[in-house]
Amino acid sequence: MGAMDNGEMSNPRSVQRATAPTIHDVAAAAGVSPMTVSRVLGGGKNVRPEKIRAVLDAVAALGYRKNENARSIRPGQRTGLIGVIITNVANPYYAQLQLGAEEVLAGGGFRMLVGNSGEDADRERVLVHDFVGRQVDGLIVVPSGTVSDHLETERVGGVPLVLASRRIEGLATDTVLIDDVAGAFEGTRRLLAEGHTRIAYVGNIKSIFTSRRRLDGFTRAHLTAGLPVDPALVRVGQNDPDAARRAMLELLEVPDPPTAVFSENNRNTVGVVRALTEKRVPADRMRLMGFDDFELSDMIPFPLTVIDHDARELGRTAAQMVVARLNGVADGLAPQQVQLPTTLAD
Amino acid sequence: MGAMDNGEMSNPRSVQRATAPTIHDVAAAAGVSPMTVSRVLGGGKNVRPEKIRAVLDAVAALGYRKNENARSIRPGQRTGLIGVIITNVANPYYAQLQLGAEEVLAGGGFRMLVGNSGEDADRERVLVHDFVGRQVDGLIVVPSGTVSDHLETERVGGVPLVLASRRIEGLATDTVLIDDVAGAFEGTRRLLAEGHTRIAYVGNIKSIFTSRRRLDGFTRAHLTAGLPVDPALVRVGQNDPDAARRAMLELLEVPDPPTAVFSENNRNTVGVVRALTEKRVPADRMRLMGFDDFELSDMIPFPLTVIDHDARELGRTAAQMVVARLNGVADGLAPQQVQLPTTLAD
DNA sequence: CGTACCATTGATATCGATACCAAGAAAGTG
DNA sequence: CACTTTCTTGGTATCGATATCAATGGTACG
Repeated sequence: MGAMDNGEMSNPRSVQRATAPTIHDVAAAAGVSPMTVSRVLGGGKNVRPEKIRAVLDAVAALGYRKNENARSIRPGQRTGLIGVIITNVANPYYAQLQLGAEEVLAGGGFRMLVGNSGEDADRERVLVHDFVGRQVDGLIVVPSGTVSDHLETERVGGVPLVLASRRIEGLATDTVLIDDVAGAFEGTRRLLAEGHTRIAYVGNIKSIFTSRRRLDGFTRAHLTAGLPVDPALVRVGQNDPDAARRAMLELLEVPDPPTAVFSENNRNTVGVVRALTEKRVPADRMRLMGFDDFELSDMIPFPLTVIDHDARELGRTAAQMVVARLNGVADGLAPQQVQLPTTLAD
Repeated sequence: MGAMDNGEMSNPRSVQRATAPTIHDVAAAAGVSPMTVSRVLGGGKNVRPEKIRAVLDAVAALGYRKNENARSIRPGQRTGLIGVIITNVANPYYAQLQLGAEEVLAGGGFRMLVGNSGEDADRERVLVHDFVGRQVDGLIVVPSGTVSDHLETERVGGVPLVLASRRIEGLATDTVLIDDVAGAFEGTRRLLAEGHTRIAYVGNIKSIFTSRRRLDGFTRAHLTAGLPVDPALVRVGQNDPDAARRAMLELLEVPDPPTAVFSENNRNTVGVVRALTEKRVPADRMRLMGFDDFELSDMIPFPLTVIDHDARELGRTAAQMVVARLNGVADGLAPQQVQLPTTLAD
């Protein structure tokens, strides 16, 4: 809008984007064939030193960069790309997972294509499809649901797949999990050992793999202790602090209210703490046990023990499993199932 | 080592990985030419309905997926990849930035190649080089230092580049920043208005763009109020909670100690709080002001005000700027400089 | 019914890089 | 010095997909 700037428009060259130099341009500049350039950049075996220098000079002069996509279409050539699909990067837990995977992958010369599924199975399907179309060498997925057909197909397509944090029943593929059941069992057992008999549970719906397992550990600990789980004290379906906060507010109104709360993940723990603070519940009236550690958990003005685990290690392990399949180290091995331990931290 | 498993070795087919079907396989299965398949998958204009159906059936039957890398080597074809280079995903602030970028990019059909520079300029250089070699359509970078030569070159190479969170002096390219100076100024002014005259500063080294700017705002607020900044109260060089904790412990031993602390980012705020808790400083004896909000900041047992800003919006904006350049919307426009506002939150 | 026009289809060339092969140069052997 | 061996080098074909063009087939209109 306003006045046209004719001065700029009259010089199309200023807008024209120079096309990137190709191997042919380098060859021409160095006075050799493209094949020789390819050899030099591929290690320089069986090439005269003077030609090597001429090629490298030409590369530097032109600012040449190999087109990785063109290279990778030749059969047998890898892209060096690993697709990583996470349900939610904003959750520090998954950010750590991503970081751990990056650590290992970058060390092996791989790059990450990262996608956020947002717990949406359709979106996950689209991402997997797209990533495979981009010829990723491997996939690390935190599956968002129990549907696995798109992952099955991919596995048949031959791309090594590692599931992280959650398993899909009936899908035989490498998997790294946190030992949710044992962690929740130990945490709950601690509360029971302290004498609590009315322990509330606040967590996500059972269709989420980890949530189901944690509730399972919670329940088993009660069974082992010969105590019933009061359904009135179990609230599932929350995955953000605010929903958890409301669930906890309701729990405070239950007749014969709980003396302790087991929260199934850090989102829920935060919500529980907010509710307790809001209602000014005295610190010595509510004992907390939360799955997942989180920053400043030691600042919480309530007796809180967290069931800690190493998300970064989870990412590292998942990446190592993919790389192992790619290097043929795991050739012929059945799908691996790894469970990482948890620790109780006061 | 060990016994050879001859049974498995004798059947190479069981190990052989089926090569992915190509457009030729689909064409053969559908009884048409590869060109017709390409047309169908490209929108299906000017193709007989029956052939469209035949092609789509063949695609479904073979589980065919277009090879995006092969497609993108044709001149003028985009890869749909955007390179995102972050200094540290484990920092929730940058995780949010990544999430915001993803939101916008996924909506535009782009995928993200994500790299972690770890505040290392060399690693950043490698990542940029690699990403450009993978033919990314655009780059979003949180620069780790003040060196810009690798970014300059890339800009000339024609790939749209957006800097996020930090600027590089002398590099004319699209940039989105938080208004650090104004934020730090306002925060400090608030402390001064409350009557504090000895305010400590805990933050990272001045070579980090944002750190420099925040210290600048802190200093300007003092100047405006006609008060000096006591060098003994300024501690720079910390970027993790533990270093900040130690810095704060030292500050508590200074003669005529501070009555308030300005912490330059959430890492430092956490460290400061830890030191205060450790030394059992009474809540009413130390006023806190911290740049960056963080989860549970309202649970801190000290009067804390945070200088809040929207990292996710930062990521969204950066992505929108890249997309604008790619769509030609920003053609001919000078490099944009956007500053996002901060708010004080008690 | 003939000509002009458009829809439909495939053959060919090309993108950038590399595997393979063959030709020529250099070096080693008797 | 003749001959074999090894080293260098470039030509050609190919990876998977698509732009271009030419050759069909069909339809419309006078």
